[in-house]
Amino acid sequence: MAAGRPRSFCKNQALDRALEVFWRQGFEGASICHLTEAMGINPPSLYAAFGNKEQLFRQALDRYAEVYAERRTALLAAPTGREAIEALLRDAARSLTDKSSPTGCLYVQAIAGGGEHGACIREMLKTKREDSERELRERLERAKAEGELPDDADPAALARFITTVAQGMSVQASGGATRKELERVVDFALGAWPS
Amino acid sequence: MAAGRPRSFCKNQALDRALEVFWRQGFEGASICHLTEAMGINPPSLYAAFGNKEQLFRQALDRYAEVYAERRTALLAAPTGREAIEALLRDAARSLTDKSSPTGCLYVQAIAGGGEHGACIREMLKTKREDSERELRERLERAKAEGELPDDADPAALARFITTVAQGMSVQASGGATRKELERVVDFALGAWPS
DNA sequence: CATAATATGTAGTGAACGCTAAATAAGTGC
DNA sequence: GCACTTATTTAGCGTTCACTACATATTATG
Repeated sequence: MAAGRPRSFCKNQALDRALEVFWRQGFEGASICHLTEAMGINPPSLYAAFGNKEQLFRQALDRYAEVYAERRTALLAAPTGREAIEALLRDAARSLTDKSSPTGCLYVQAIAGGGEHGACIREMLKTKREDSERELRERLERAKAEGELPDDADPAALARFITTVAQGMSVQASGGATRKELERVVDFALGAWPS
Repeated sequence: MAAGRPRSFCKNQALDRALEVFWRQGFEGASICHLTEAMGINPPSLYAAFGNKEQLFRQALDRYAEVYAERRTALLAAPTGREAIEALLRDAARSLTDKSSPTGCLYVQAIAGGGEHGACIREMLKTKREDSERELRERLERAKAEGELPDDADPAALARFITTVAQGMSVQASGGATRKELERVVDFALGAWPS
């Protein structure tokens, strides 16, 4: 059997470009025209390689998730639970306001996107956020098992609180907050650590 | 001079209907067709009464702001600063998950909406959020003046922290969190109160 | 009643949307 | 070289978008 004409672009690189457009414009705001232009390809190539707009978004989201899951895992590996959480939030304060990528977190940014496509996409985003929160909770459960947290501490609730603060920080970043301002928020959040 | 044919619908009621559509679908996701259907009028009536889609959104936003500014002011009138903040956050936990209106806060929801219309709208949303945060800060400054907060307390930073938590709660609500779960978040947030 | 002024319903504008058919180009295996 | 497979280019599909011209209906004023 024959192999056919080889693809003239790098799929992962194109996916990264698409991710940035989705991140900056949102799902509905990112038109196929914007996407193909940023990706440097024509519509038929996009559809041949990625399916359709929604599937492209899902793949971009998966790629985004990979990168951040890895980073999260690394940060949570800090020796104590409290250090782990602080590392996570400090990193968020920095990366959410980093101007080399769109401000705010893609997950948080994409929740609003509403519309009818929203249902399926929202479900996927929810799963990603739950993955993140679960990893936090497991780290906190370990901290509790190691005696770092009091017996009546509730790792699940604490994980949710931290997640909530991080999501709020993303909104703040989208609204123009600076890194310094987010660092102050982190200070307060850590003040809620049970003892 | 003559007065012309009177309007056959209530402008404020139509605005409320439009608000709900924007709230549920986002700015870009809410089509003129959706809006006119919900408002019970035809496109020419919409344009005659409200200008265009963007101006309609601004007016709907103003109306939303009025309602919530009033509520916020009432809640912040609690005798102590801490009670005021707790009242605000408990109310948020309830109203963000209230199923009689779309989940989450319209301001937070609308930030993502990206695109090109975004610039002007984002500016307006930012102003609204700043109004809210300023009112919180002023209440906390009063608390400090009354000796409820330590001398080294920073009302502006505390106001930002509380705002951040509230915005995070909105994201949580959009993602499906229940009122109970948000109440637990409030518990933690209040744990960060300076003493 | 006639006129002026404003609102409404009908119908449709050009533009942008997501997406694709058809022809062509670029590879592999025989 | 020839058949086969796959990617790319060109061009345009049908639909929906925000928005509006136009004729009609409904009011106040003279």
